[in-house]
Amino acid sequence: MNPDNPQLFKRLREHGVRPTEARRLVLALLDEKNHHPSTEGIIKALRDKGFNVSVATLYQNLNKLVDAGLLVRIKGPDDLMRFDANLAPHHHLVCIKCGKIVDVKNNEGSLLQKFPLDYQTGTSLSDWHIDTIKIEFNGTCPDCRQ
Amino acid sequence: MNPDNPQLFKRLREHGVRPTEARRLVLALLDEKNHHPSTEGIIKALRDKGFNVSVATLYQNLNKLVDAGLLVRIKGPDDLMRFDANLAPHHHLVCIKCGKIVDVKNNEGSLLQKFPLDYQTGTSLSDWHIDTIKIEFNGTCPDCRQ
DNA sequence: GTTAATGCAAAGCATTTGCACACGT
DNA sequence: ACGTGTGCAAATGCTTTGCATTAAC
Repeated sequence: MNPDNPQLFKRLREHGVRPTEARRLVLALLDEKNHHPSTEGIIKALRDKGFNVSVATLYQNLNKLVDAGLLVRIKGPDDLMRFDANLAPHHHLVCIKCGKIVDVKNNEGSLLQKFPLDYQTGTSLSDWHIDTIKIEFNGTCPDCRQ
Repeated sequence: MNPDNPQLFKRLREHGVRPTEARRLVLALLDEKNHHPSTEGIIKALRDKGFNVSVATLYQNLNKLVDAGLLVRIKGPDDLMRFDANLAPHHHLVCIKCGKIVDVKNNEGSLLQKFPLDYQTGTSLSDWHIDTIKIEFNGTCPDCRQ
């Protein structure tokens, strides 16, 4: 994880937000981790790496990055805010024991062939206009299953 | 909505919980509504019908009914608790404008034929053990689209 | 030099809990 | 009568906000 990576500056500026250290740290961490840590988890992970970001700053930045389209807000089984820096369409595996959420690529395993993510987005259903389809696989992660 | 319906007493007793008025009211309301109102919405809806349930009592009972297996907890776009009295496997339509959540039956429209709900539950994926699959259709409800 | 981000502490808000009183069996 | 549910008010915990200091442009 390298918060000084020029790519991060570029990515932030392209989305119209100042590339402050706190923001580069958040993006660098979420790029590296496939876990979607909670806000508390982000603070801890960054602290472990020797970086300190205050709670208020973190929340402010997560909201700003979501508004800028750099992150997506996701929800875990516990009711904590979690964020996804992976903007490509993908599924989620959610651990019902530890709350961990990991991404699943659309082409991983024949099971997923049945669940095309972008299938008929924009269609209507029961008089609703459908924008996106989210699929969540709930189960137990390898760590919690020991 | 009739909280004195003998079916409600039966249903509650069969799940080992006392059929108090607050609980019968909650079940009767959720049976009637396909909206999955938030806790505040439940209080208001009941008040409009002339019934008063305190906030604490409502929360306690919602939790108890979930534990008893009579309700399922669901999450909306706003971070409010919502509950589902429909225990059969089904999909959800979530309105990104008003937060409303309505059930979709598995056989409604050809779109849904592509998303069999109970498909391969119990299978494994990326070394995870999958228990359930949740599919969420996000869009705009007829009311919010005017 | 101007505009915006940081961090602290205080406020907000949904949910939970403690406890005296009322209800269900 | 006993155990349980109810409702109020206080407490909890995550998230947001106000404001003075500091950094980005």
